[in-house]
Amino acid sequence: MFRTPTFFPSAFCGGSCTRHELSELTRLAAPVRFGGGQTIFSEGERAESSFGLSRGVVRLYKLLPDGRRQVVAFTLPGDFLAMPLANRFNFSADAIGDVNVSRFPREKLKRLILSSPNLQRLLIDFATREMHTAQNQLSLLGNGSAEEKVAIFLVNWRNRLARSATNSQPVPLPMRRQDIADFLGLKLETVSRTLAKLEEKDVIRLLPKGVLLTGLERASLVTGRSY
Amino acid sequence: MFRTPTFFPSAFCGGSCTRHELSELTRLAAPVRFGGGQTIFSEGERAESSFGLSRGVVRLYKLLPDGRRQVVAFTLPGDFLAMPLANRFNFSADAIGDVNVSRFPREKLKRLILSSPNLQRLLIDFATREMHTAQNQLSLLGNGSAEEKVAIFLVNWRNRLARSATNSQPVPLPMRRQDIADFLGLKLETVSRTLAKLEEKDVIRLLPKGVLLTGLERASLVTGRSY
DNA sequence: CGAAACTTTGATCTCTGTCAAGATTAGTGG
DNA sequence: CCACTAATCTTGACAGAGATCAAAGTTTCG
Repeated sequence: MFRTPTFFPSAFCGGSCTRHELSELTRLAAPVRFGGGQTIFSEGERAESSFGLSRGVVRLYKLLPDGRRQVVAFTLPGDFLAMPLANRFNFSADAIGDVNVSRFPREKLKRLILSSPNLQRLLIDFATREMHTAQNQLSLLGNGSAEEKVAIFLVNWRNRLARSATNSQPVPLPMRRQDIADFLGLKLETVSRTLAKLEEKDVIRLLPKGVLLTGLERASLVTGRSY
Repeated sequence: MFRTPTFFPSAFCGGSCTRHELSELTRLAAPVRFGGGQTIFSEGERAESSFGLSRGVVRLYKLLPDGRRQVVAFTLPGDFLAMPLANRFNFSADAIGDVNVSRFPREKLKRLILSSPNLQRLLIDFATREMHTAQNQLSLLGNGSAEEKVAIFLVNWRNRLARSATNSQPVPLPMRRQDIADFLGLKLETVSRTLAKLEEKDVIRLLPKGVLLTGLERASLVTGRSY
């Protein structure tokens, strides 16, 4: 589960950059491993390195002084963990389970990107996708009931896994209830209750480390919404 | 109030692009005017044009099928209304009061940007800023009480106006209560009540078309938060 | 001046959060 | 392999912030 040995530079480039660009990117990439719960970087730090995810799942989050936490995204292989040209990290990142990343020295990566129109274009497209994702999440947080939030989260997560080739009938949920709660602006008890309610309604089946989506697409909760 | 005659291409470029790039950008820019409430583009449309804001305030929002609305941002002069290289608009935009925009033919703008490292860089930086703003907003929507949301919204809005040179002691609020509510994931009644409560606490003064921020920085609501 | 749009204020209800207790799972060492 | 402990998850009872419904006040603009 998530053991697919993606390699970040290739995954990020897709078919869109030259062999030279890819090999330059690979030359800069230092493979690093993090264990479950380990912090990869923290909000506010100067971004000496950039990170691209090769294997595993990472949660990106902001902490408020009073201890509240907002998970801003879960990252899958092939994505940068943060915008590579930003001077500082706008959020913290830690590993959910074991994780492989490619670490890039920021200045060198910056030079490489700025010297390559292809890479710049890829980065702009990446940023555009991430922005749209964040805006969709805004819409969900601002408008959704607990049930909508959980249901839409599950469908979105399943869709992302499907795209990233880690396609399996039971959808793995490697993150904790608390992570989901902090992502959706809910409390973990509410997430738990809502999952139970959705199972009651026969739209999902709860499994040990995942979930089975049965009638979720048809459920009015997620129809016609562009989250 | 917001009558400053900014010109989008110059504002966007700042000092960071050559005279040639700026003149090319200006050559492509068609000045267009929209009156209050008019729609500039709608979510899902193919993006034939890109828009940069020269004067006024624009609200960017997503509509759900059941009529609920999420305002994802208010735009000030110098910003693109959407990511210029995206194929489709991920949200709708309409004018709050009178607005001047520069309209660019998408294909030509795309070619210009892709041919200019400076512009690409500016675009990446723009996207990075917008992403961080969206993530901060996520954090606010996910964690904030009504009072925090309103207070932080006011401070952020004031700070943005200050940066964009439209600096005035009474902070103008050109948007409607409903817009603020849809931005913060609240109901307009709650916004109204909360503003009254903040005035009660002597941290703001409500004015006809704006607000005066008095003790808001010191109020514990907004201390030490990185929204 | 008068109608329409917007804002404020009030009374009540509901959903989610809070607090608390159990149940289940995972991890550890004998 | 099993006992034991800690972590995670589920479930229940209650409370409170914000939503909803309703009405009155204010501003805007023809």
